Amino acid sequence: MSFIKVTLEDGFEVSFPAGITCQEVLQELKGRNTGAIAALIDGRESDLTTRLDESCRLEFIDFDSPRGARIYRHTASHILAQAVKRLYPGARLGIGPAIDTGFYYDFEFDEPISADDLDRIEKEMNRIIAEDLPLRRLEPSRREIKKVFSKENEPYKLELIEELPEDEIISCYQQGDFIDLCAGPHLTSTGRVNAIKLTGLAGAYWRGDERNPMLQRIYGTAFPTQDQLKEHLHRLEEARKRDHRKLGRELDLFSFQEEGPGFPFFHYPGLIVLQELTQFWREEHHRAGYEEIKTPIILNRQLWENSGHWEHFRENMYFTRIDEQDYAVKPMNCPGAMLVYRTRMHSYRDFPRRIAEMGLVHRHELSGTLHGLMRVRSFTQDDAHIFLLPDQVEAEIKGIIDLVERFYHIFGFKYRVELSTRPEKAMGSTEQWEKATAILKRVLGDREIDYRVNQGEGAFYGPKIDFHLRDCLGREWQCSTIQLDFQMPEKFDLTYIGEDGQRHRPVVIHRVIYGAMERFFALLIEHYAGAFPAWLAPVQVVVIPITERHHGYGRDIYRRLAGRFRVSIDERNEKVGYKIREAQLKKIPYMLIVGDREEESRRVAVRSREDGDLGPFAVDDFVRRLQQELEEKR
RNA sequence: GCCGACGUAGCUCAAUUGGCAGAGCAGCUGAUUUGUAAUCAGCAGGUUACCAGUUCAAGUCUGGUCGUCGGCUCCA
Repeated sequence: MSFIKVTLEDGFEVSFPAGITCQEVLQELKGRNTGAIAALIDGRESDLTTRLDESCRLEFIDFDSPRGARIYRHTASHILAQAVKRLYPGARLGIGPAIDTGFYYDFEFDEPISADDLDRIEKEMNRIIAEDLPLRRLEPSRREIKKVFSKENEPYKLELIEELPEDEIISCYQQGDFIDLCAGPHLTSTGRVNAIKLTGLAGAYWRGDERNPMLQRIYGTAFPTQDQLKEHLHRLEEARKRDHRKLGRELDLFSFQEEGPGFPFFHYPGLIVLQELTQFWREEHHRAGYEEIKTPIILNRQLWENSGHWEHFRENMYFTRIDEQDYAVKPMNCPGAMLVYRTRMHSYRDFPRRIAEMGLVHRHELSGTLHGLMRVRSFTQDDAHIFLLPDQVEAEIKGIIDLVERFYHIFGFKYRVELSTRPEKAMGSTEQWEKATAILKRVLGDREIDYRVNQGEGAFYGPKIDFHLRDCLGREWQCSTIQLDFQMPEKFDLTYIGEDGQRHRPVVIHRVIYGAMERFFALLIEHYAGAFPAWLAPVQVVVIPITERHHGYGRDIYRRLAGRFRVSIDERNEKVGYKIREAQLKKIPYMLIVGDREEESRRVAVRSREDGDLGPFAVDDFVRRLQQELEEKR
């Protein structure tokens, strides 16, 4: 018998007979990671049942690692598919991957199922778990496997097989009488899955293409214990309390009306937050060398034909007629900025010229995509168009990334970066696109920023770097974006006079930092759970007189603060506890309680939203404290 | 736009099999003058999203429209 050398995670080397399975190694090493659900053989994800024929490095992964959780839930998705096939033998299988917080599987049913059917399916899944069916990996030939899926009437699986490279080994996993095309790895048996829950039913186009038939997608999640599952569901419920749509109503920030779906109404408290965000933005942009402009919302058809929007963006635009001429409501701010640029001659010495605009744009988004303030049909972009020389591009993009990071740092946002490349419906030559894309890649590389390439998702005029933030339920939304554009300068015949006295074409960078004020606001609401830091809070201080006889002193305090802060006074005929509770629910950062003690000592009792009663303060001391807090944007 | 679900007072939610639309909070009025998260009492509040239909009778059943929610697609 030959022996192999297995090197473990901690560098420990053990000798085993060749052909031993990962699981057997694990048993030999009892006590070292008993929660293992899969193995990494020389870094390759593998089943615990995989045999080791050669010396290798071996690690075990458990549920607590992200890959472990994915493997665990992927097995859960197979259990879902098996349950569905038992209850609906005619159902055709789509795909069934694990996702961040669970898994899904797509099916085509003869008769659509409804949400009520999920209970039945979940029960069947639990039955399959109780049966503790072992999962076996099979590597049949292409012919055999096609035969199996033809017999099972699985057209979608056959389609997937057709598209696998000729030389690739195709693997399947079998549990009981259920077999699925799958790269694996998987748990050793269905009984290893402990706590499952089906969480939703939705439509999903086959392979994400709206020209394909719509399948029914069942979402679920799975955990090693019922407690973990319960905790996960509880967390979800807590997260829902931060939902900006709920808090927006409760805090009177904004509303939506049936009279204008997707067009937000901002109420005074919400508008204050937007105004503060805008003011901060102005200060930062002034410092960073931007000028600000404002351009019209409605411009004529010829402009939009010239810019390419008429051809490339028409289905998202709103139109109107004025004096028997066609006009469009702007879906982007760029053409306006181009017109402003063209109003005078430029020298290369003017560059980079940074023209910013808080521009209100309107886009006709599909009704099904509207989502609170996150996706609306009219929104304000904190836009800027930067006109520069080709060799200034790299440094400028670095500067913009600095600005983005400065903003996100203030709010404490974590983000994810994507690079989007040439879409199908693009203007300009492939060479131009490649050149532009290479510049963006280089900047990201130099800054050591992790990013994902999003093939074919660029704007129609150029590639872009996008920054994504997460909402309370973990959904990602694009906010900042930096887009290179070699097309608009052509279309608008933009020029500058170079060192050589000749006319040249400038490059344009489009960029937004917040992205859309509406979306950023929504993310902020969820990020802070409605409890805005004092500099953003609609009301920063509320004066609470204890009884009517303290109203006079309360008003003195109110008047002393009113010029400097956003302050209100609660003179209602209620008990202090009631007024405090209400201020707390409105998430007002500071409450100043004034009664006999305070009036006599000419002080105020300060209560903070976060830390409760802070005790008596001289008014000037409180003013200094709050002023500093506002300056630091804490 | 597509798939599924939902739509009752400002908000959160009730209303057996189709049988007089109700509660809490908020609002208003009055009493109470209050010390760090809800004082008490009374009053008012509705074309049950909208439009048709079935029925002696529709919040409830059927069809359509609009909107919202969860996804898909799309995107700031």
